[in-house]
Formats: sequence, C-alpha cells, structure tokens
Amino acid sequence: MTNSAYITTPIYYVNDKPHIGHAYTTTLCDVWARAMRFAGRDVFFLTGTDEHGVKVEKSAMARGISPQQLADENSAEFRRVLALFGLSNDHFIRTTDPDHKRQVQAFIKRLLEKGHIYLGTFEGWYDEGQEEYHTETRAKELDYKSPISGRPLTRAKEDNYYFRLSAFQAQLEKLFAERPDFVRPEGRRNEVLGRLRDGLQDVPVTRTNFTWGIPMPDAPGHVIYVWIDALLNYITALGLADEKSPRAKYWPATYHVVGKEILWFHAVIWPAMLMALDLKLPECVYAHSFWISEGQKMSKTLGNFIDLPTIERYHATYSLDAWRWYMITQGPLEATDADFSAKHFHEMYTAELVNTFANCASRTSAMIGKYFEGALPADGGGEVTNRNWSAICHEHVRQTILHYERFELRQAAMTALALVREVDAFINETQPFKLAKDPANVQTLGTILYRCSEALRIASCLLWPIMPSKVEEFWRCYGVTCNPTKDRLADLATWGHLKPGTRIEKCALFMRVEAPAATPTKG
RNA sequence: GCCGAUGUAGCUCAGCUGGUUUAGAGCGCUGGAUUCAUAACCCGGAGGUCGGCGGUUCGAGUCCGCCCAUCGGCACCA
Repeated sequence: MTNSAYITTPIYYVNDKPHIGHAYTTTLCDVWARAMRFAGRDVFFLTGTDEHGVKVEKSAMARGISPQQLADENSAEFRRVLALFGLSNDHFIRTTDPDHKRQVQAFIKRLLEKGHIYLGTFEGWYDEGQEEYHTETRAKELDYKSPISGRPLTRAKEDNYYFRLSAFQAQLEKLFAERPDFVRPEGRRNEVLGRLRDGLQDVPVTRTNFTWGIPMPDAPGHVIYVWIDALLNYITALGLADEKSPRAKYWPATYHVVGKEILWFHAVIWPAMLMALDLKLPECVYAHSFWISEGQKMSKTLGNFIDLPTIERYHATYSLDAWRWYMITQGPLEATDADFSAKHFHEMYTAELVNTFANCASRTSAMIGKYFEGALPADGGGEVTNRNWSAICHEHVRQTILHYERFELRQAAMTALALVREVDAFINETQPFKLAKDPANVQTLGTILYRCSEALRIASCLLWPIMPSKVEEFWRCYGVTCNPTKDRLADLATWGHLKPGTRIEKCALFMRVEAPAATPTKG
C-alpha cells in the first residue's frame, strides 16, 4: 500500500439544491479522509461542483441570467453548505475552472488520436419542445408523442462523437473477475456484472443541442457531454493531463464514493475511459444507497428531501457531531436504503452518545474531581480484575483502524464505542465509588481511575474522525494534547500517554435532549 | 416486462460451508438493584410457528422447488 491516498465525492450538480444526500456522501469521505490522515497517510480529499449541461442552461435562461452566473451562485452555495458540515476537503473543483476545461479537451484529443472516439450518426425520436431524445421503448410507451406538449415526436438525426465503450467489454470483464472489490458493496457489483453481461454499446461524448459546456476540439457546434466532462474531474483535479503535476502522486484513487444512481458511469464507463487513456484504475468504486425519510421515499416530485433547514435544526438541537454520528452509524452504506427518522435519531443519540460516551467521560472525570481534587492519579500497577488494558486497547485500535481503511465506517464507530463500554464495565466491576469510602484504598482507587481515563483517551482518538469537535472538547477536559493532522493515531493509541497530575475537568459532552414530538420533520 | 435480492423478537439486524444446547445482539418496553455519573451504568423479564407450503436428510432459519410479500437495478436524481 502506498502512503498517499485519494478519495473523491461525485461533483454535485449546480442545478440541484443541497440536501441530505450531498451531506451524507461528503461526510463519509470526510470521516475516511480524517481517519487516514490520522493514521499517517498523505490524503487528498476532493469534492466540487458539476456545472455544465442543458439543465443549467435552461434554468439560467428561465431566470434571465447567464449559465456562468447561475453556476457561480450555486457553486458558492454548495461551498457554503459543505462548510457547515465541518468538512476537510483539500480541494474544491469546478467544471468551469479553466484548468479543468483545458485538460478535458486535452484528454478528449488524446482519445480521438488513439481512435477511441469516432464521429457517428445518432438517429432517434426527438421531442422538439423538450429538446431531448427518447429511446425506442420509451417513445413507444409515449405513443410517439411528447409527454409535455402532446405533439408528435419527430425522427431526427445528428452527428455525434462516440466513445468506443464496446471495445472494452473483455477488459472490463477481466477487471471484474480479477478484482472482486473493485465495486462495493457486493450487491452493487452483481448488478453491474448483470448489466455487463447484456453487452456494451458505444456512448455519445458530445452533444449538439446545447452550448453550455466544454467545446469539442476542432468540431464547431459540438459540446462535450456533461458526463464525460464530469468524470474527468477526478484526474483534472490532479493535473494528470500535464507533464508534471505535484498532485499526480495521488492517482489512482483509493475510493470513488458515489450514490447508487451513478454507479454505472463510475463502474463501467469511467474505467473504460481510463483504460483508453492508459491510466491506472481506481482501487474501489463504493456505491452507497439512499436515505429515505420517516419510511417514505425521498423524491424530487414529492419534494420531501431532508433539506438544509431540516438538517440545520438537527445541528442546533443535537450538535453537528451527533449528526455526523448518525450519518455514519445509521446511514445506507450497504446495498439497502436506510430510514432517517427523528425518533430513531433521538434514541441513538441518547443511547450511544449521551448514555455511553458522554456519561462515561462524565463519571470518570467526576470521580477524579471528587476523590483526587481534579488531579489525575497515578497507575499504582498490579492487577485489577484481571483486565489487561494495554492489550484490550491495542486490539480495539487495530480493528478500528482496519475498519476505517476498508470503509467499514459503521463498524469502526462501533468498535471505538465498544472500548468506552469496556470502561463502563470496568467501573461496574471495580466499584471505585465504594473503594473511595476507605482511605486505605487510595492507591487502587487511583489505579482504576487512571486506567479509565487512559482507555477513554484512546477511545476518543478512535472517535475523532467521526466527531472531531466533541472529541477535541473531551481532550480539553482531560488535558490531552493531540494534533490529529500531525500525530500518528497508532502512536497516540498506545497505553500510558496521560501524565499523572494532569488537571481533569468535569466533562459534559452531549447534553440530554427532550424526545421529539410525534411528527417532527416538517417545519 | 427483464435481471437481482430480501423476508428471524415492537424496531434495526447477527446467524459462514445443515447436527453446542430450551434461536442470538443492540435499541425500545417492563421489574429490580445501585449512586461515581447527564433518572445515566448494572442485573432480570416479557416477546419470535426463524414469510407460507412441499421436498432432500437420521436431522434445516441454515440445502432444493413452488407460492406470497417487500425492495432494488434496467431513465434524471447523493
């Protein structure tokens, strides 16, 4: 494994309003990026906006502004919103960046020269009002009439450039056979394999029915199709079209994290393009599923997306880190959708964050305050209930880091939290609050509380990628000096870093919140 | 329609290649114990014909078939 690592979100379409989907994908990547930096890897975390295409052109026209103006506004809105989620992306790419456009043209030229792109003719059923084509089956369904205007579809023809996707059938099959982890989770991989078996058709790479896009080199009237433009962002951001780029070392991507709806582009078209360009393939395309809301599918037509104001209410009530915790531990990372429910959110918040992490930090710090006047006691050595803390921590650290690496973020969270539960169990077994009644026990009492604090400190390091601000608050209470951008998790997570005598303050991380009303989301 | 799943306690799910038991975990609910802690931690309890039917087998949530139900992919959407 190389030391550099590269993780990407899809670039977000500026014609959309930011919602839970954008927040979720980006948060997943953020947690992984933070964990890997903390683990000592040189991480490049990329997100951005996709700004071309007919939809943007139309929306802009409807508002009487230029497409560029619309893109500028909405891209800025995405940047503003993403900042609300405490994200640590290293770069924000825009497909309207001159540097991106220049490189896209260079890559397309390369593909043309190598014969992977050719000029062909497209003929199909055209809806003149909507300026779009329908497939043969769709046209038949529509009875060859426009679904909007009701006017008959016309038979139309246009010259388009095509990418010879069909030529990569065998290579793609080989890729999927040799690298079972190329597409994850497994259920998604099977879907792609199924479609792959049906055979591949060449895909258009240019359009002539709109102008808001990157011009096809030497082909007036042709604009590069938004999908091709968008996919290339992953390598233009690294400057891969240029001879020497300082970021080139990050390629290939460790993870392209995408929503399941755009898996095909990333799992098939994108690798084929990279093969055609003689570039290395990403290690993994990870396709998560969707959030549904209170048992109901979210859709544009229903307009019931968990939108920004809703998300902001959760931040205000429970804190940003609690939101991140819910995203990571309850989100649709596997092949099935996950339900976002106010009740469930509240229950998990209370059970895991208030009653477990915060409570354990609170009771430990309280006892140190009460019995040792807030100064961390020393470990007096010796066995207490036969519990080998150093080994227990080592094992939890090892497993948590492994889970983070593999993008098993929920398991990483659960393993880290399990260490906190170990501390609770230890307190219940040893009952320091009873030992405290007899001054003769002071050394054992100190030993117990030192070990609780130290194990909590290690657990907190493991939790940091998910809940950075709350963990930093914990560190302030427990006198921990830690810099996750410089320090190595594996070093910090070894036993015995806390110094006896350190001031420990009473720690209250997650406040108890009143249960939400029965129907909470609309507001 | 075509392909693919899934169906186990109120909820979310573990149960790998069939034979450790009276089928488990977390959350929720409920009884108790306790007080270091944010009425938290701890112990106990209730509750499931493991979707239905049939088959293979000495023996099946665990394999096979059929049926029912739910969901996903095949068109834009994180």
